[in-house]
Amino acid sequence: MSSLAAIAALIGDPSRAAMLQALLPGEALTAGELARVAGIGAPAASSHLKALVEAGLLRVHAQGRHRYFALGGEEVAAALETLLCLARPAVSVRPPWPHGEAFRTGRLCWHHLAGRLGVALYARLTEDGWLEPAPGGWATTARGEARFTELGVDLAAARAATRFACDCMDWSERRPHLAGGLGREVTSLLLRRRWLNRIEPRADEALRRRRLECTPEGRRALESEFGLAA
Amino acid sequence: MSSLAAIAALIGDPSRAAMLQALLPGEALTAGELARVAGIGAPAASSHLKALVEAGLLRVHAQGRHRYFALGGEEVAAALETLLCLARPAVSVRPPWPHGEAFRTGRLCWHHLAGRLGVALYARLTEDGWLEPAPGGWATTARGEARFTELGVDLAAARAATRFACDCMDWSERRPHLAGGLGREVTSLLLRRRWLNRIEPRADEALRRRRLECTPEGRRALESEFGLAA
DNA sequence: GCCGCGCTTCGCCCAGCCCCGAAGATTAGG
DNA sequence: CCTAATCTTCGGGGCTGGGCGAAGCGCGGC
Repeated sequence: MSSLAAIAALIGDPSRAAMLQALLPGEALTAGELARVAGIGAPAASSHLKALVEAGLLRVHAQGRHRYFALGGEEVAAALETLLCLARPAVSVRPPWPHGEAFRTGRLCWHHLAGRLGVALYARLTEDGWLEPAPGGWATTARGEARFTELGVDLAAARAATRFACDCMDWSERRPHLAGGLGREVTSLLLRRRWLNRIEPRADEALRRRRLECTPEGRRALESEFGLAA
Repeated sequence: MSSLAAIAALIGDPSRAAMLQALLPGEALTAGELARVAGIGAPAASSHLKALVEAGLLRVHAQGRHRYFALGGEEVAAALETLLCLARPAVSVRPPWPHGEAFRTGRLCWHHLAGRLGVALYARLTEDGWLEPAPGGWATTARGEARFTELGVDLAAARAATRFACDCMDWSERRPHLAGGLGREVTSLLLRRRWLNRIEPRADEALRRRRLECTPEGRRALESEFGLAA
């Protein structure tokens, strides 16, 4: 069996194609959400997702009782887009964010930063050489060690946590943000310096999560310290 | 039904995938030859070919009692190559035919040069100031215009194509090579000048893709004209 | 005109796989 | 500990569609 046929057949099923298209923006979705997107039941979705992961088309990130699925890499997205060039324009998007925009900018997840700010900060730290992969998560590079200390992050407290630095899938952005002791300490610093402020939830907001807001000085600081265009 | 799924399902059948791979070099084959490539009977082949033509993946040219089939266009070749990039190192199976190394040196993709020679040439042209980025692909620089003309590349013919110069992902090298009208014309020149020669497929790989070989004078010419250490 | 060849259409068979329902595993929350 | 939620595996049903043989159509050659 040609590998070309094997890969194309995986994409060629309507249910799996719907899932892949829903993941094309790069955000991760849970198995249940993908089942709903494809219009099938949970068992069928589970079977499809297993096959896609085994073929390398998807990556899976288990967290709690959820399993988040994302595209396996840039080549996968490229292949899907190239295939779509052959197809007629058909639009299929994942359902709009049902909880309003308010929580997407910034919020607390456990004790660390989540939302757009969280995933953006995570991207900067991992791509600009503050962190490097380590067993079970991340470790600081020499440069990161110096920069965190300079900023006033309590690395000793961070290392006292059960996990120093690891990924946490972001609820609204569907990309990972920084968790673990380091995530907690960095967020603690951002709040202590008033770069971020908590906003008390309104009465009509069922969700009890606290939103976070970037202050003007925080915007400047995040720009200069992390290279974040907030 | 998603059009992504429809297209991928067409490529996803083993028989159709074998036919498409056999047509990747850009030359046309008859229905009977394609049936033999796929290892199926004439009726089944006819049915497959009809579906591929209706979807625009193939073009057909009737001549006498033969019907010649060829890929529908450059986008089709590009999509197939990109899909092949996802092929995993499934080393569990022995290579049914020498796909591995034999085709990596040089081969035809649609009508342009692929393989090590293709990506090396692409690198030289884009890095040495022959080409510059343009909307939808590449344009010649003033220097490139002069050099191509001096070499004998038919730039007018290249500009008559639907796309002048664009990227095509190389499935064996995992880097882009030059496609579009310019890719075709440059390759045409290399063959015309006998800098590259086609190698007829052996009997046991009948109708598979054609390899390309660099002649001794071609090696010298590619070195002096393009700076290619072949 | 007649046959040979290439290709297509038609009718049928059957394997693959896509889906669901039921039951089990794992986790979060009270 | 108990319940609810999420996801998995397992078993069985239904249907798409890929394959072949037989027959039909069109072209080229004797």
